[in-house]
Amino acid sequence: MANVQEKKQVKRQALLDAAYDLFLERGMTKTSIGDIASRANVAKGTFYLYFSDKDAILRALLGRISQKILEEACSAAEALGEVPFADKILAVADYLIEYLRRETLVLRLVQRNLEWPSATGLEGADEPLHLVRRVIEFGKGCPEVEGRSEKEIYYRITALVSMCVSMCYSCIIEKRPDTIDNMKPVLYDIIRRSL
Amino acid sequence: MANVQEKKQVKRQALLDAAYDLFLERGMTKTSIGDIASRANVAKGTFYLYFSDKDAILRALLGRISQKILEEACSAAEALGEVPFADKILAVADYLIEYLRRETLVLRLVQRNLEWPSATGLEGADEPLHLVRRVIEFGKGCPEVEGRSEKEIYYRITALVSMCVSMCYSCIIEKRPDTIDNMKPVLYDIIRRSL
Amino acid sequence: MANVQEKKQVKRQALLDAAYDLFLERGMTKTSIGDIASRANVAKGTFYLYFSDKDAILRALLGRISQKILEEACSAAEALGEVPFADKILAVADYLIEYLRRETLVLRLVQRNLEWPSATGLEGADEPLHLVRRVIEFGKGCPEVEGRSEKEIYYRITALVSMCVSMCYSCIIEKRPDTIDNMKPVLYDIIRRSL
Amino acid sequence: MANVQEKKQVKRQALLDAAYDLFLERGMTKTSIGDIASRANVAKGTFYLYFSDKDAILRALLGRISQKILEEACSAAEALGEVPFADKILAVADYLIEYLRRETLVLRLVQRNLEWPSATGLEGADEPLHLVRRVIEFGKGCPEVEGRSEKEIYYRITALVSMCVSMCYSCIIEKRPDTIDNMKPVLYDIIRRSL
DNA sequence: TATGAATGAGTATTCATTCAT
DNA sequence: GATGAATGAATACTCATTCAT
Repeated sequence: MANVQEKKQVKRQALLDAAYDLFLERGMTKTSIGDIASRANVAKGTFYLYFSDKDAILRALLGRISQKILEEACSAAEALGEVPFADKILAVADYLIEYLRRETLVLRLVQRNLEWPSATGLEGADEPLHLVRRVIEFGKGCPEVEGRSEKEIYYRITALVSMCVSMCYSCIIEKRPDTIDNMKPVLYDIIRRSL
Repeated sequence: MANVQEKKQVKRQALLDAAYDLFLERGMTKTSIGDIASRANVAKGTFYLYFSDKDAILRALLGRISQKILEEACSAAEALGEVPFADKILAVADYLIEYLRRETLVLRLVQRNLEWPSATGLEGADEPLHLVRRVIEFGKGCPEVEGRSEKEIYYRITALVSMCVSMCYSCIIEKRPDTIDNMKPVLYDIIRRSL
Repeated sequence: MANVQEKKQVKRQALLDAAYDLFLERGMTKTSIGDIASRANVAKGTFYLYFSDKDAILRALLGRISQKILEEACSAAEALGEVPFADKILAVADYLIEYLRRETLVLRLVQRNLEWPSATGLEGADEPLHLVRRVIEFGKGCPEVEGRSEKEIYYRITALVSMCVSMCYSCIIEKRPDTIDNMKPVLYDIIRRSL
Repeated sequence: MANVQEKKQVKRQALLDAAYDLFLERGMTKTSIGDIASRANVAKGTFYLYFSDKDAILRALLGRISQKILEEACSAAEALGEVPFADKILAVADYLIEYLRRETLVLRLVQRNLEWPSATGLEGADEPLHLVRRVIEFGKGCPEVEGRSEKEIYYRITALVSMCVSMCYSCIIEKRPDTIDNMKPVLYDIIRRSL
């Protein structure tokens, strides 16, 4: 029998998984805390031992989802090996866009709110925030970004990623102003020019 | 006594105004349909003659707000007279950002969803969609955009505006990753380079 | 152009038809007066010029339906020509049961409340109530009913018809206690014996 | 402090009792779920832990009422001791009719829908359904019913009881076509002949 | 007669949250 | 820690009915 702390983690996990499934299936508002609890096979009261309310579990979820997608996107970019900085970022953007196009339900949940993990203590932080650092690593050795601070690079990528996610939502969910395929060349040109 | 149709328009107007005020004051969820109706001085049932539910009136509202802000932004850009294309767009972006910084409550309502009026029939539409057309006009006679289609210009501006709004929300409301003032140089550099 | 009285009848008719359709489709409670009016292509206020409320139109409708079915049932019995009294009544019952089995929606609307047109002034009424009189006619010349008053005959048939309708509802709608086919022999035996 | 399950039964009971009283007093439609809950001294939400809606509690109620009346009617018949089958059934019918005449409010609630408890597993069921079985018992040893199956006897009685209840509703509530006293001889003659 | 915009009382239903066990 | 029965506040929405035109 596992120790108590592990059992708690298992339950927290089960709640998060249940919420993820239900939020995707029916959306946030049509999912009640009771639904989440019963799908996770715990009592309704137990939910409150782990999360203060529905928003809290949503936030936890959005963080996870964002992190997961962005990590996969980084890995895809890293797999390219030694290529120019812009190509790396384009790979990240492309992975992201394709992911969101494929997983429409996720896009519907996340909406325009994909978020980077908080990057407090960016420069000289003892404990490196892996995701952010991996992205900044892309710029290392590229002449065109040499003059910029890490912060600037990070902000620039943040803005461009925001743009991509926002346009995914517009094009894929709201079908405006066009398909994501027709929007892509514009987005990629913007990215390429602005790096 | 005014014509019936006019009276209906007045009532619709009153409902929209009431909803706008209340959504800004207390937020969407803390505003009930009853609140909206009574602030508009109509019966609760009357609300449903004009809007099917709270979301419907929100959508109508978002359209209006977006249009108003973007029109003001265009006017600000037009006031610059004969300047390069990029400067025009920067003026639009700056107006937008300053507006949202000032009107935090509006930003909180709109979130990342500022939207262009639908641009159906962009090229060669009989009846010009003023807002979109005004923006495209900015590009006329500028050598750097001569080769591009109207559609491409419109999409490019759409994406850049989306980026600005999205970053306003992150920086001003979520206070992440930095202040909007620190983010501005990055955004403006991206805009300038990508035009 | 028809005269005013005729036009009013046409509208009344249209309302009854609309109500009939809607009551069958969605049931009484799920049909609003607004629904009836709009299906009849008249304004909501117009409904009240013809019927005082939903119950009033339902009652008018139930009367019509009952009358129509019972008249058809009588005709079916009359078509048998010279046969014993019991056979006539059995024919009525059988027509009725088969009709209700076929038109489940009608049965669902009428429930157990099929009703004879009111038989006020049964004996020696100036203006013969056709339906009731036709039924009583069945007994003329049959030795087994010679000794009974018209009233008694009418009441007896009323009770037996009630029984049949009630059992149709139980068997067909509530599926209790058995199918109507299995119930029929019992019902017909009761009818035959009690005449 | 009583066991949890017992407390739940008590609450269910209280809700049924409250609904019974209120439905009789004001009728079904004029009774709100809030009324039922507050008369039962529970919160409105608690109602929904026990019944899905007003119809559900009505159905539960009709079952109970039917059972109670029919059981009393059976007891009245059993009290006659050794008498012919038809006399037993007449006693049941008479008890029923007198009950409904006396308790007009109950009749108004039940309308024509008095129902036997479901008789699944009629022949050879391990666990005897007391009410149905008691009625069938009446036929034992009576030469005139010896040849019939239990099912047939049960169906016959069901049909006759339906007839009586339906005519009670017509005569007592709708006052049509005559008083129940004038209808009784016809009903009893039908019953006597058909057994 | 006919209309249909306006009314607003009336009610079902949901659900986050608590707390005794 | 875990449960799930109980709560009751909170609200959306319907619809019969009226009445000015």
